[in-house]
Amino acid sequence: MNTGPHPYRIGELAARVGVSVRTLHHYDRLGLVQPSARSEGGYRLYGEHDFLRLQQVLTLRCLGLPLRRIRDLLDSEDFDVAASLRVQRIALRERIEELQRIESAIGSALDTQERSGVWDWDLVLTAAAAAGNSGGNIMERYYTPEQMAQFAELRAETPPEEIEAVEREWTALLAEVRASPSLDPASPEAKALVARWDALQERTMAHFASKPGLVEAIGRNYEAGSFEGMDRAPQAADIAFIQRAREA
Amino acid sequence: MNTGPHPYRIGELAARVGVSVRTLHHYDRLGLVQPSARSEGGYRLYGEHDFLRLQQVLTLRCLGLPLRRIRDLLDSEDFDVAASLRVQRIALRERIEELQRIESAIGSALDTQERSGVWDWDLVLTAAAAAGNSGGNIMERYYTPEQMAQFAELRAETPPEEIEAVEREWTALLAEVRASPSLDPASPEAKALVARWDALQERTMAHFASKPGLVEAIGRNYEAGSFEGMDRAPQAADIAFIQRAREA
DNA sequence: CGTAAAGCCTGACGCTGCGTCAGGGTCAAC
DNA sequence: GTTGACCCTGACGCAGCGTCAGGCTTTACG
Repeated sequence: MNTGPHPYRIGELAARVGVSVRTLHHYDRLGLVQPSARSEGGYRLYGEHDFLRLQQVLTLRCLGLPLRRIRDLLDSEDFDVAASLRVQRIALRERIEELQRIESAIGSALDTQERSGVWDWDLVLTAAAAAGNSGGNIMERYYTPEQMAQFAELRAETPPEEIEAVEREWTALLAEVRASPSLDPASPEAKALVARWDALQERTMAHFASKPGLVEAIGRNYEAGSFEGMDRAPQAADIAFIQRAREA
Repeated sequence: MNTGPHPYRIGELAARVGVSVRTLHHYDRLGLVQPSARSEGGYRLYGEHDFLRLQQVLTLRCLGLPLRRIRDLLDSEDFDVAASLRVQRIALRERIEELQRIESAIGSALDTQERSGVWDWDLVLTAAAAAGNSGGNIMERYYTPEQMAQFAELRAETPPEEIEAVEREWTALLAEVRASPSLDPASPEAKALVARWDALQERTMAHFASKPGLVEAIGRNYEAGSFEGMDRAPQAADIAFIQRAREA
């Protein structure tokens, strides 16, 4: 360890800050931290200034910034580290949330398996899917991108007034069903509701004729109870009532 | 989309599950998901079974398992997915905690900068360092791995009874200093404390003679106030008192 | 039935942030 | 002067694909 203006050889600097020699080679090539001198034999010689720069680099690296951004930040005269860190923090928060969702998905999968002794792939799948992209809206949680695309196609193919009409009728029908929870399933009124239900379902499904995969996916989602709690969609209770009336 | 036993071509399967064709190529080469047939022209043809396998793969991938482990898991007859997930969950929790530490480090750095308007590299550095490995003990927060190794060497070189003796004397001396906060710095008692302090410091530092770098690092840490709040180490107040007594 | 468009094939390089040789010079001490 | 510790450059490898390039297949349309 000499004590000139360039006290460190590469191995010494590496040991001092706790990184590998290879890492310093890498940073040199990237222009992140370059030795301020070389020995006659070509050895890299680092000074105190280089040491400080390396500290800054490692600090920012530790916060998750990519190396090239670190270089650009430190090299630009008016580098705005704070702004970069704000961006970084946002990404970090999203990542944390994502990991937490995954962790809870794993947890519930393991719970289920412990209690039932059975390994249910469907359950893991839905849990993982929910974890994977529950940042988006409802649709994105329960359908694949391709299915989303199919939905979009259908919307384009179907006349808007038909879509509106069907949605209004569903809203009205669901409202009527929910308005009469104590209605006798065997009564003529109940039978009428069943008839309207079946007709409307038929009318709706007709639009999906060209996409049999979607019908299947929707069915699976209803079975899985994915839409419980969403007022605009038929709920398990609604379906159960119609079923009782149909059988009565 | 034909409807034989191998309904999907690669692009269709990719669209259906929402991954890229390249990804399926990759999985094919890795042996993760291989098409159960090929067309005469060499096109990959996937069946329902392949589709299910792909779902499993994507599920596990979503949970963060590396592809090769997924392959090994699915290929082994008695694959224990649950055990793998338990391991995965532990790693995940650690990662989450780490990210949370980093996020709060960024937060405090930004706070400081907003309030003071100054960008303090030392502060960011200590915050980041704390974030980087605050799972460990105090030592690891303030010294580099190489320095840690030097500390270890010193401990090995120095007789244990000497270490104990020095630590006991420091404890006693600090207790006396703190017990007499209102002692006149010019008093003979204060002078005596200064003499004991200097002797003890000399005795301590003698052991570090072979590691000048460590002395420097320790000095920097004291200057940075890294050890404030740690009772067993001299505090700024203790040092200030001794200084006053020395100058009196 | 022919042709064009869309889709598929293999192969190869690129990215991030280094780890890990290989094959060779340099530096310090004995 | 020689040994051993250190250093150099160059190159490949890792995960998990993205992204061409150059060429074949399949399908839809006329």
